[in-house]
Order: sequence, then C-alpha cells, then structure tokens
Amino acid sequence: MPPYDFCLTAAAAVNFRVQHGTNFFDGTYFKKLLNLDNQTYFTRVHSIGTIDHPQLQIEITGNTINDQSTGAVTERLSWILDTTTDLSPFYQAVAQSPTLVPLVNNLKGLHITHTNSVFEGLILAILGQQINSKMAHTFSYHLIETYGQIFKMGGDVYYSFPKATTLADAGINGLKAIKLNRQKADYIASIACAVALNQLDLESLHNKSDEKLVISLLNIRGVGLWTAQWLLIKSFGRNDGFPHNDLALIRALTTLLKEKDLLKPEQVLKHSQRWIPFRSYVTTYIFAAIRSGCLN
DNA sequence: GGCCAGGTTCGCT
DNA sequence: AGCGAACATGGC
Repeated sequence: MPPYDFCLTAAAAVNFRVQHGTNFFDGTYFKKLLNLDNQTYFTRVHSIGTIDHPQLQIEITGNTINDQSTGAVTERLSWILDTTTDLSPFYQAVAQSPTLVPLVNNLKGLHITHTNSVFEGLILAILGQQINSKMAHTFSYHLIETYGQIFKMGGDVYYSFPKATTLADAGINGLKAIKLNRQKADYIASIACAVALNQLDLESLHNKSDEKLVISLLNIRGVGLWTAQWLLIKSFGRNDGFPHNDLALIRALTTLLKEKDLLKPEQVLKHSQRWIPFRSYVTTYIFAAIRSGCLN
C-alpha cells in the first residue's frame, strides 16, 4: 500500500543497524529466519518497485515448500513488514501538528514493522528495559546466538528467535550466562516457562480490545506500562500505543517542543492526546528519527 | 573511573 | 498511594 519506502521500513526493522533480533537488512535484502507452524524458513525480501508503486519480491527456502506454506510465509512477511496499511489517515491527522510535520515529511513511506510473534516482541522488550539501546542490541544478539536455531547460507550464519521451550530449559542460570541481571533472567525464564507449559497463550491476546489487552499484559510479571504500550505497537499492530514514560521519547519531545526542562511523563501523555488515535505512528516516527540521527 | 541508560518490582513510610 | 532502592553491564 503506497507510499511504502522499503529501504526505510526495513532499516527501521533492524533499528538502522544490519541486524536486530532475527531481522537482517543490508541495504538491499531484508532477510529473516522465520519460525512458522513449527517449521523454519529462510526468507529474503527485496524491492522491485518504487515508493509510490511498491512491489516486493520474496524468496523462501525451507524443507516444506508448497502452495500452502508459501502463502502462510508470505502473509507473515506482510505482517512483519506491514505492507497493507494505508498511512494517509495518519498523514492527514499529523498535518495539523507543526511539531511533527518536518519529521514525518522526512520519513515518508515508513511503515511500522511488527515482530514475528508476541513472544519474540515480549522477550526483546524486556531485554530493552531500562538499559540503553546499544546494550539491548548486544543482549538480543547474545540471546539469539546462544539459544536460537542456526541456519547457514552462502557463508553467512542466521539465527531464528529462540523457542519458549529452549529458554525455559535454559532457566535463570542459562540466561544469567549471557550477562542478563537476575531480574531480567527471572522475568524471561518465568514467561518462557509459562508459555512452554501452555499456561500463557500470548497469541490469543490478539482478540482483545486495546484496554483489555493492556490489563492482561500488565498481569505478566516483568511487564509494566512501557512494555505493554510497546507491545501494542510492535506485536499487536494497534494504532494508538504510546509509552509515555519512555526516556528517549520524553527527551525527543522535549527537544521537539523546544522545552528547556525535561518534560515529565504526565506532560508528555497530556500533550499526546492530540495525536489520538495515531500515537503508534507518532512513537515510531520519533524513534526512527532518533535512530537515523535526525534528532538528539 | 564514575555516571547513566528506550523500566519493573518490592519494601518501606 | 507514593517514593526510593536494587538490579548489573557496557559505553561514553
């Protein structure tokens, strides 16, 4: 759905690095080792269109390639790369907001990429709590390298996201081994255990309203307001997630609004009311601006 | 070297 | 209910 800037969107999926989580982007090919229905597929996507006439080409490698699995993988990649959302309602709404106009114009065609699974989004979010983004990246790399499934292709090595059962088996000690503190190791191990034992069905939360979804997420130990709002955006594809206590977001808005003193979370939340119901986009565009160096 | 980082929980008033 | 401490590691 145009406008769709494949390069920008894929770069955002890896936080403007080569790799983030199990997503890879080298400037041309978006690559991912994808877990789907207990199978693993190596997928490669690149653009053969333009921003205004987007067209993506997908290559799939795996043991069980047929019409059905090809359709399922294509659909999942469409979710991950958000190929079907129409951005124009957001662009129309934001045109009323001088604060955001320059920033959004700079990032035209950026879509919100999603995590392959809620589990993946949740674990990555917990890894990213409190610490800076470079450390979060290091942690996710260690986690995947240690506990993900390996796949070699053309001299390159790829990893899929670790399964809940693997992380449950690793336990707190196995997670502390990759330099996580006891708290994070504890959160992740207990979530992985609950998922592995079918006590926690994260995917079933897709059916809930935003409000009930947040309540369910907050019930999970290790999930606070920031993580719940972040998952709304990245793992549930909702339009109005807003982690108003996020330190980087607060600093960015303090700069954008030309405030002298650091805004308080409550002030950020109050100001954001004008962006309802598009705050997932606002958040995504601000973070993209930060990561691409347009904003400090 | 010290200070701080894209939070969350727990224990204490 | 509201506040502060602990968490532990890497980067600047």
